[in-house]
Formats: sequence, C-alpha cells, structure tokens
Amino acid sequence: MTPTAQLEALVWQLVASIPAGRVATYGQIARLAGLPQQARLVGRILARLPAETRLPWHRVVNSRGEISNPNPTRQYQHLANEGVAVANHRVSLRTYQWQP
DNA sequence: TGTTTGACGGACA
DNA sequence: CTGTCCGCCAAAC
Repeated sequence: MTPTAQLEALVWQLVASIPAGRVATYGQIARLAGLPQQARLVGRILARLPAETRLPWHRVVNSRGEISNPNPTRQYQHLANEGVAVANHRVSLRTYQWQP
C-alpha cells in the first residue's frame, strides 16, 4: 500500500468519525491526520469520492463554515437532515464544530 | 518537463 | 465586511 493510499484511508476514517449533527473543517481533518498544512489534500480526497459513498463528506466545511463543494445542493440537504442550520451560506462553527 | 489548478487556511490591509 | 498574498502539493494540462 502506498503512503498516499494510507493517508487517504486515514482521512476516510477521520471523516467517518464526525458525528451526525456536527461538522469539521478541512484543516481540522488535516491536523488530526498529522498534516497541519494540508487542508487542500483533504479537499482533493473528498473530491474523488464516488457519488455512492457512505462516507459523511457533507460534514466537512471550510474554516469559515462555508460550503466549498462546487455542487452544494446535496450537502445542504444532508446537513439540514441532521439538524445543522446553514444561514447565509454559512454554518456556525461555534455551534456545530466537532470537538474530538 | 514546466505551468496551472484547486471541496484550503492564515496573515494582513 | 472584501480583497490580496503566500504556503501547500498532487493532478491535470
């Protein structure tokens, strides 16, 4: 297994551990993975997830609580289903950010 | 092989 | 609040 594949698996594991109704930021996942400057890497990994993935990728937002996903519709729906309020295109990190 | 592009983030004006 | 600049780096071009 290549190092990058292990990293990908670690990111998957971390994202999977975000509880329903909470969110994490890309940078937060990167830090938890031991790569503090690699928020973009997390974004890339989520961007290539298959559409039918079971992973709760929708619980990952950017550092301002905004949806970075270029196709935000599904993400808004999933968050709403879990009771996460998105007001003015933003989630309140103060209220919803996951505290591991 | 060199350059550009991003589901990012923090510092600064 | 908006916008600029820089660090980061695998993939796409």
